[in-house]
Amino acid sequence: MNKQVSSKDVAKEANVSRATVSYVLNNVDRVKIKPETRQKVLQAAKKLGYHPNAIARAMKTGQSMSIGVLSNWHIAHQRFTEVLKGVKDVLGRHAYSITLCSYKSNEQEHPEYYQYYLEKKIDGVILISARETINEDAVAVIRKKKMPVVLADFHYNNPTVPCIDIDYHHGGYTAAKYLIEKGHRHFIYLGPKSLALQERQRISGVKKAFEDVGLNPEELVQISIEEPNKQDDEDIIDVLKNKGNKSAIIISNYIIAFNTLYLANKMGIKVPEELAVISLGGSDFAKYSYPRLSTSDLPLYEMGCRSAQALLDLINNNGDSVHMSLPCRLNIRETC
Amino acid sequence: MNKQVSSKDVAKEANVSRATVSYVLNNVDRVKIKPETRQKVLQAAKKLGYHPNAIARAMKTGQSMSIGVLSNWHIAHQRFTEVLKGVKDVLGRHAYSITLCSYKSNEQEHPEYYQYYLEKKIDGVILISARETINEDAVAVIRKKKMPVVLADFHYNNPTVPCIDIDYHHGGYTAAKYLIEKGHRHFIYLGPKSLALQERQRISGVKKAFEDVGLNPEELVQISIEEPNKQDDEDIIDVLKNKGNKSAIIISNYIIAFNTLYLANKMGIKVPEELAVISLGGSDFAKYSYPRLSTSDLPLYEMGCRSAQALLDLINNNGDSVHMSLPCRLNIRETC
DNA sequence: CTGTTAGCGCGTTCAC
DNA sequence: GTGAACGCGCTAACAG
Repeated sequence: MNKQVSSKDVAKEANVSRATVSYVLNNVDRVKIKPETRQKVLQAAKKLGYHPNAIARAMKTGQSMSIGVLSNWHIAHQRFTEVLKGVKDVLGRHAYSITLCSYKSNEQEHPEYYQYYLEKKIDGVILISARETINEDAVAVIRKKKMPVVLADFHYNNPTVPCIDIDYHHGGYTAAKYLIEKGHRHFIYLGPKSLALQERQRISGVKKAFEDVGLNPEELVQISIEEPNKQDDEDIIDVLKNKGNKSAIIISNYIIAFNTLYLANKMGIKVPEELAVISLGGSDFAKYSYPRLSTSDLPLYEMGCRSAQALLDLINNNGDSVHMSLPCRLNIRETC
Repeated sequence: MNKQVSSKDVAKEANVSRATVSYVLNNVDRVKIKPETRQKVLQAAKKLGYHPNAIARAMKTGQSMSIGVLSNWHIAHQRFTEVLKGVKDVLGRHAYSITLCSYKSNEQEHPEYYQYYLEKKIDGVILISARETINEDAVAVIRKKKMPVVLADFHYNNPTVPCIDIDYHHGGYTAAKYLIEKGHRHFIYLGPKSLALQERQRISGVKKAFEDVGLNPEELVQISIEEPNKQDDEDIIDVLKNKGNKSAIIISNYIIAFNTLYLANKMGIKVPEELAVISLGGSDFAKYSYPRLSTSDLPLYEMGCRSAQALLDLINNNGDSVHMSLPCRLNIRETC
């Protein structure tokens, strides 16, 4: 391999000790260095193309300047990558790099990220998930070793673990409120069968909007279909056929929403004239559906930024463990 | 912090030397160890929860077991993340982790990944891009330090640099051939204004299909519009209005294709009856457009897998520098 | 045949 | 401003 220029080489070139090189290059102001000596070192470093060896530094300092990010979403899923983007933008500004981890466990039954932590490759972890709460194994592992960790898109009622969440209640509320203001009075709520916490929060938000204007929350017709990825078209067709006096449909995610739009097109149901549609959860492709899908967008990028910041604070012992719930943003296009 | 269990602790617990611990735990068969001693060490390690410090190991071995991945696509773009997924799947099987890099340069004008190579000792880099060829600065940097690198989705005619590419010619050819077999004879090719290499290859593939059945390649009507993200609807509307006797349209990417479908819906043009549509470049959302978009899918995941394998081979000096072009896969849905 | 001693690599930091 | 020791896993050389 190429021999790496080390501080020893720089020291020799500048006729000083390695210690001096370190002090100069790290701007340690606790130690006074004569300006000319400083110059000599700087020049020697530049001349030789010196780069500190981050591995050696990590060994000494115990900080690898690297953060693990993992999720139970698959790595190419937008739900994950949008958050990742936020994380990267913030971490990048603080000279931290990102190591991708997975939930996969090895023979010793440690999740991969935990393995990384134990082997000192990473200074902390951001867990990105959704649907339901974090599993208790992961929590146990985290607490046992006091691994710095931030939960993103999790509901976890432990004040000692920082947790950046999405305000799904707010998302449901604003979407419903918008439709109500548009004059709608009879709604369908279409979501997946499994009533995860985020689903329940969205529905409570919708009902809150009803109450605010004196509508009876009990009148919200809730319809559940299979999980987005194995949904049965027949179920949605039934919903559309039997919509009765309902003039608006609130759909809990964009996959179901796109499919609903597709089927409405096929059945000749005019959106939004005959049926207004809104999706609680956006997508880059909302602007390409026909008609363009109105959505309540999840603050994924921001969640990533906040999570990264919270983790940095945690690592540096700045402030208390953060718990926050980020609001959604209405993005009205053509379907309502 | 928690004090890390080191091999010293294990050695003490098992009443052996640190060297013995290392030999046992790494299964060094050059050195014979008595089975009972081996057991003692193994048990001590387990009891103390010992994990080797990867940083110290990296320092000694010069291998960080970490690969840098970077792209000029933004980090949440499907075009990037699908490849990343393939890379991760393969690298994970070989105990390598992934460090995310960006093209961003620091004060010393080194691209971040190069910085990582010099400082964090990543063992190699996978450059993921597209559109045009790699810029020469990046190449110069790579060659100067003999940094192991694989180019994914690049055209680069240097046999010493491994390069995993997509056969865009093949993508255009198979799509056109399919349409021809369906009876179409008059085509429009709709693509972005900038005639990047991949565009030219696609078009040549389409023309090849024409030639194969005795159609005159010159009859292909090529229409260019603005870049996908700032496209002008008017341009596409013009294309649709003036399609004349053309019965099929080949579109170079899904963004333009979705928008074309949207506008066709709006204009009351029936797809595929009045106009067959196919996109050279797929998307997860193709199955949600109305009608469901037929695509020629890019082998992104496979490209990631192959790139990772090529890089591992390069690092381990296995075989020659790879150059390959991966075929596209037709995914016929409803638009043709 | 089995296992130990010793020193390396490299940036940091204490004591002088 | 310097010398020296440290952190920790690896391995060549050596001892019992």
